[in-house]
Amino acid sequence: MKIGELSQRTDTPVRMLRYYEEQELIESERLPNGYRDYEDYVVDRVRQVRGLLDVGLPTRIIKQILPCLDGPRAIHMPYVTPDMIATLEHERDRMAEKIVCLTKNHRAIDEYLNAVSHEIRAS
Amino acid sequence: MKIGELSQRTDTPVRMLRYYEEQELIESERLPNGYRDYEDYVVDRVRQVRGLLDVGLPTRIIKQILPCLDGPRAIHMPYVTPDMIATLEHERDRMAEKIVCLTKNHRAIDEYLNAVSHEIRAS
DNA sequence: GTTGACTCTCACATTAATGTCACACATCGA
DNA sequence: TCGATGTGTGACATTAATGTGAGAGTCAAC
Repeated sequence: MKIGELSQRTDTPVRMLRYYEEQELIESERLPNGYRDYEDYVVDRVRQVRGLLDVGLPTRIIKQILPCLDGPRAIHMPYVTPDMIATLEHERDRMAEKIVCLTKNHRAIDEYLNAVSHEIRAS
Repeated sequence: MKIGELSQRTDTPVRMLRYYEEQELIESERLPNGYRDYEDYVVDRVRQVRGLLDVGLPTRIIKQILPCLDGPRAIHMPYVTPDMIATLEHERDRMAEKIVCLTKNHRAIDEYLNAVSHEIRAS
């Protein structure tokens, strides 16, 4: 598919798709005319990238962890450097912290909203 | 407490503490000499702000939701505009999405690391 | 009482993600 | 074939969070 369709299907500005490619988060073939040509799986990939960006990970890190996230398919784990392991452990732990933070605040907002809506009902 | 101590206790650059104040996320009194003077509760507040920033919320939004997060104390809910409600609902839902995203990716990384460590054990 | 650590304000730099614009070529439909 | 729309590259702008440095006042300890 061409970049316009990918843009629509992922609700992502074309500008950003080219940027993600520059950051080596996604890849594309080229059609004879020079247009980018994406495979279907890129749709999910873009969504995942956006999710991770949204949650505060910089492209630098996303690029590193993406290969480990491609699902539990037959990854030969070749050349997994200790550095890489350390990075992954670190990011995993930071994610855990973020989940705690988000869960706590999500609940607080939810409780607040419930309280407010009761207030309204009572008035 | 003065800004240096707050900085240490929250592991936050002094520069950022002044920035958060400028963004109206925290507040301070002033000592006779002009130095900022923080109350104890600000320590937790700063940690919360940093957590939310870390999870991708901009200061603009944090400022809005902070008052609802001050715990379930006796908040008179005065003047809760419909706009505000809408913002809160929106942010709450976005947080839920983020939790899903983080949980999924956290698990994926964890599984990957387990697989790698088994690989190692087996070799 | 001088020195060093802390604080103040103000300004400028930086980085990452993103927006916007310009100009050229491609494509497709009327 | 013309014109609208899509795509390509490249450059510049912007915003938010953060770093860094200058210049001046404060304070505590020696």
